[in-house]
Amino acid sequence: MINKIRGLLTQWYELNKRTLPWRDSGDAYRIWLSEIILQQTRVEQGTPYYLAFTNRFKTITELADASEDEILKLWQGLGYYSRARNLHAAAKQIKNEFGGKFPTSYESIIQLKGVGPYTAAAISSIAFNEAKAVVDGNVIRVISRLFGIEEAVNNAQVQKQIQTLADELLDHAKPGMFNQAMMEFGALYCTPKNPNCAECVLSTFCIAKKNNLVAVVPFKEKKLKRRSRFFHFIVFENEGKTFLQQRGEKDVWQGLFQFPLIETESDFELDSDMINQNLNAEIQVNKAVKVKKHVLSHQDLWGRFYHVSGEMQNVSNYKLVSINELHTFALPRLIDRYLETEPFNA
DNA sequence: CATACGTGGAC
DNA sequence: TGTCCAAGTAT
Repeated sequence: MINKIRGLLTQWYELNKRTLPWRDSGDAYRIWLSEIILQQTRVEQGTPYYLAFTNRFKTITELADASEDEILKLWQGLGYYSRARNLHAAAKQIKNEFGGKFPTSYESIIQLKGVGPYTAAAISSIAFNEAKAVVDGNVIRVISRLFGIEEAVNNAQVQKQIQTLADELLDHAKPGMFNQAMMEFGALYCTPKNPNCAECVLSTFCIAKKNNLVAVVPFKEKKLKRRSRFFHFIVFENEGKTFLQQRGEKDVWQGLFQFPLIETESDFELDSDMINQNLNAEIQVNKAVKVKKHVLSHQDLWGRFYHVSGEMQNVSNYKLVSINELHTFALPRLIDRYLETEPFNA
């Protein structure tokens, strides 16, 4: 039965696999880069970033020698920015600790910054043919449906059970191919919503299908409560210049640049006096714009932008920059959204 | 082990 | 409009 499933999946993959820039390259650098970019990220969203990185950095050493600013700039808009910092740190690890040569075993690969069990299994199997089964969101979905696992998949015991099943299912002769087949199948056919059971080559083996539970498997326990936050960005504009500040080490968008920010607990529009008091500056609000909320898994972020004029020379902790060079900074997506429709469109 | 970390697309 | 969640990792 396991053999039959393995064969059908392999056959399906050869017929249905997408052509992707990093696929079948056999190049550990490119596979690693693609895996980092694709963490919690869809192929369509990540591909342009993959192409930009490989175009700019032909080798890991070039990546290691780049500035963090340049790497963050290339990463801008992709989210989970610690991935970019870890990517840079890992490139330096490879250059300095592995002689510039990509480590070749699971145990050494997982030492790299930003590389956990999933990514180490993916790289070692795809680039080096090591028999390590990957378990990502796709694999969890395919296996839990195939074997009819009704318990919560975020339970540690159940996760261990799924890892064991993935190990048993893995084709030890072609682990890289098989891992990609599992993920591709989960991404294209055994999808979270409206899976293509009608054309599924495994449907006769699928226990969730047999029990009419495909729609509710995999089951996840509890959902996170979301916190609402209200960000008021002060957009000072005078003679082609504006102020930016850099965010701190904690919280969202760490280290990225933004317009001077006042955060409030509830949703209301600030007036000139409140802004002057907070920024210790004399400014006047010309226009306020509310931007659609930004939804995170654990937070709802709302943005208000206040276009202001006046005197801000004495404001400390802010950097006066030319509006033309604004886009050389890594800006949170919320601000990009404002810039798309507002004044700084030169 | 629970929580934080971004963004965009689908329904 | 709200909710889910996607090739996860670090702390």
